[in-house]
Amino acid sequence: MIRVLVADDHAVVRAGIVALLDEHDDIDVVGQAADGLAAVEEARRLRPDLVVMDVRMPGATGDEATARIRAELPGTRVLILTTYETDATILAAIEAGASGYLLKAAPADEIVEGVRSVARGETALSPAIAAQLVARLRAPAPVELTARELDVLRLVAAGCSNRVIGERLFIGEATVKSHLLKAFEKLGVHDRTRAVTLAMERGLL
Amino acid sequence: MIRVLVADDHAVVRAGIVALLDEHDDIDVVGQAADGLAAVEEARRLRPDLVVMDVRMPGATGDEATARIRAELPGTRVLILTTYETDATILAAIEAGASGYLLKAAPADEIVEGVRSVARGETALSPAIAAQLVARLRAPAPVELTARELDVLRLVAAGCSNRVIGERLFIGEATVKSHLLKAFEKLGVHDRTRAVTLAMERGLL
DNA sequence: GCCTCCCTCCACCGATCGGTGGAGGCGGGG
DNA sequence: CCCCGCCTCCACCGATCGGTGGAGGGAGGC
Repeated sequence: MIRVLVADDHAVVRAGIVALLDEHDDIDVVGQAADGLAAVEEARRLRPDLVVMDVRMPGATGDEATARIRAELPGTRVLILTTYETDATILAAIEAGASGYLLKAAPADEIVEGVRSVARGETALSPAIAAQLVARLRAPAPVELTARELDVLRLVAAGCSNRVIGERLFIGEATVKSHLLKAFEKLGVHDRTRAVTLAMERGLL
Repeated sequence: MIRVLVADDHAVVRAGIVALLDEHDDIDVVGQAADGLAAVEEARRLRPDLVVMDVRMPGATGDEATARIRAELPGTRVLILTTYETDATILAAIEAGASGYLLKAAPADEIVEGVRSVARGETALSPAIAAQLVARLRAPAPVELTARELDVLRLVAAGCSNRVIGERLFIGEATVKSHLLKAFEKLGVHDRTRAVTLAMERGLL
């Protein structure tokens, strides 16, 4: 019997997962949580075999909750459910210790089978997610921007000129340009606008 | 007895809505559909009192499907479920004839009550959605960009210079600038980068 | 101690952009 | 028919940006 805790801020999705899982005799949904903090608390109390969790939740995000659960409860595994295959949090969640990452759009049996796999100690990845991962691994430099580069880029996105950005951040205009050029280089881009849109696509902004 | 058709591309969400609705004696889920086209066909076949539909679906988007259903089946009402309260499709769906617009994050009883309201011929709006609507109505100019302005803005977002945009669209550089200036004016903005981020926020891009 | 990375700053240049003030053509609605 | 909105284009200007080639200081790792 696989004891499962379901965590999702959407009542509809929660009900859906429960409905899908509960109709199988080998799976028992023992609890539900509507946000990240509640998920951690319920996991602590119920000690389920498995937590099925949304990535985006109020309170604590899916990856934060995952990290805490994995740290406190070594016997509890985490299976992440996400809406978007391009979600920038995929890596974060897996680094936090998630054992699986499935799309909400996946057919019902794939989700049920994912739950069983993870409960057995295996890993469950949606094909689209797996493709994302290998694509990221293929990219040698995962593009990491420094804190300052992100500061500057955020203000660029807000429509500030280099001079104004300098004033806001209490640095010289030359420094702003220097950060921007660094960021352009890292992103493989030649202008501020594309830098902003790309950073947004990558979930960096 | 309210006969309901549920349309959503996510199996999980479909199961959730069905689970929420089916436990009430006055509601009968008579069918399901996994995309917009199937929703229209099933509605045609089953003639339900109500279609509960996601906005974003493959095949036909929620508002297209809504328009078709409303045109063909005057006895069938449509209740839209969305994930994001800032969804740019709110207006489109309501113009297409939807009788309600609820958030997936809404508590279960609010969704059930919404179904009953719409079946009675009333309108059901989540508070957050209603707030969005009045905010839009308050704004005298809803910011509508022309097709050409959007063409240009999309290429700006891709990092193209005005000259390159001109080449791609087979127009002069001066024309590109003229479209951009128009767009800046409409968006209340003074630079291309902010224009792009704002257009993205507004769901125009 | 040394090396690397990040942050800071400077001067200079050509290219591009933002903005002004026009112009004409073309299609739809009153 | 006339007006209005959209699309197209022109010339010109100052401001800003992208890019080069530096420089120094401070924090952290080996």
